[in-house]
Amino acid sequence: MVVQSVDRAIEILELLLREGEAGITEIADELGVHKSTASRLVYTLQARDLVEQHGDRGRFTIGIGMLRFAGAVTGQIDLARLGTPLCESLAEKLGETVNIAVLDGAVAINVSQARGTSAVAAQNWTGQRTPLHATSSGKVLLASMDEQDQERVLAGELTAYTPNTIVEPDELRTVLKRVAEDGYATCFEELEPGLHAVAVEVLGATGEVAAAFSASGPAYRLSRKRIRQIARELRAAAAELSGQLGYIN
Amino acid sequence: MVVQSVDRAIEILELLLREGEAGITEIADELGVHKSTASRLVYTLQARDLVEQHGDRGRFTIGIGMLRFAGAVTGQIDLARLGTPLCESLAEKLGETVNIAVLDGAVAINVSQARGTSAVAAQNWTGQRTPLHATSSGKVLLASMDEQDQERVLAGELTAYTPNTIVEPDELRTVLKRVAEDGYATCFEELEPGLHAVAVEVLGATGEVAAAFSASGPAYRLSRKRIRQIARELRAAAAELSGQLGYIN
DNA sequence: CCCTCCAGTTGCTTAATAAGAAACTCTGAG
DNA sequence: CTCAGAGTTTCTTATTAAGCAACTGGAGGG
Repeated sequence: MVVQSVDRAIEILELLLREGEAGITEIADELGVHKSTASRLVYTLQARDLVEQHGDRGRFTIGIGMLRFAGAVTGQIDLARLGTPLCESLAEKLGETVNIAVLDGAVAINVSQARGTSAVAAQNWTGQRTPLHATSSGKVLLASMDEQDQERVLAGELTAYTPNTIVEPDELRTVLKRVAEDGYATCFEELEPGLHAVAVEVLGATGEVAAAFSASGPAYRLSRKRIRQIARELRAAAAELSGQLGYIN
Repeated sequence: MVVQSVDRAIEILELLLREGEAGITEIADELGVHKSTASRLVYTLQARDLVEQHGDRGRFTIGIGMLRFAGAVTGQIDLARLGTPLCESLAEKLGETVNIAVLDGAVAINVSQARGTSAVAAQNWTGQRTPLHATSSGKVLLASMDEQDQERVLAGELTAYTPNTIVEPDELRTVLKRVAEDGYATCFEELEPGLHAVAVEVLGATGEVAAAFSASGPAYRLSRKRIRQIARELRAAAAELSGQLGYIN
């Protein structure tokens, strides 16, 4: 029941998301369609601002019209709707940046964020995808996967973002075991220099891990001792969110 | 050259954005297509997480997959990335809705928004285009244009949105001179009844006007006196954002 | 200067796919 | 129980999307 041309248009969006930018010929090759077909599909997306062109040749990207949908999504999905107030109160309490992230294929995607009063980081992670292996949220989500899915991620490329990023599969396996035991995951300058983070799991109605709830801040403020304290706060908030999502312990 | 079925799928996304949620029958009515057509188009969007259903009956909404695309856009725009935190802190301080808008052809387009605690308006302007002549941001951007570009806009249609909209080119020229002198622009029920707004310019690295920073709220709260106070706050925040963008005064 | 390559677009043809209609299934309300 | 309304499925067909070939324009090289 898939409408093929619509599916192709979505495939174009996914391609632009992956590649950053592409031209008509490249898009046609990737889709396995004729250039004129690709041109028309892109034209349709462009007419609605979902795709835009930077320059005359080859540089189509996701368009600014997509921004309109971001607020709608975060206002509507339960995790964002229910979790955002919790994010905000926790950010105020901790003074750090608090995020909720969910699994999206082989990456984590942030669906909610609130910044605390001490937060210096300018980055808004909402809607941004982050690598599973290099973030505290990602490790929580990885640890919750069945072994087959987990191995699939570990078999992929574990990109180094800093000298601290865990890129050895064996090391990551050990870390994930520890996450399961500790009930929280940490990240010490593995994604960005100077950035520490800690995350715990949020359970959905059926008891499966629905999301990761995390707090992040500069290394100088997030010592290992403080991280453990924050993990406790996160766990309490996560339990409340789990309850709101329908989980009964 | 529009691919009709793709256009219809996009129309469905726009409808869900407008309405919040809708069922297959309502979508079919709005598009003027048969129910089975609407069902197939929605199915295709749903298969790719661009649409999701809450419950069994009637409650289709925008899906989380759209967030991925929105995230790609915000990650690319420095203004949105750097300006959003400032938006948020200013919205909290002022209690009003704060926006950042950039020039996009002959319209302003909002790239960031934060709502204050007093904000009653449900409208999310992010990603939306607004007319230059009828908004405070638009006037700031207009005033920053060279005379040739400015005259091109003034020679176009100046649509009346309310009885207060400035539609006479001469009157608008006078207003733009005033904007340049005052260092801020205002909007008194020119776009929507009951809506007042004030905007200041944000300078980019080279000193050119990169964006407009605005605050808006209901007429009963935004008196002319309060507008002048808010303009001062906006100017301070805009100076900070300009600095972040690389402008050295 | 001409030629080649590559970007994207346009016009035409046609067949494949999308669309419409009708029938179906399921659920909830009266 | 019936009926209305939700969404889905099957079938038919015509309309629309897709493919092909030609086109336009720009850049680079000889």
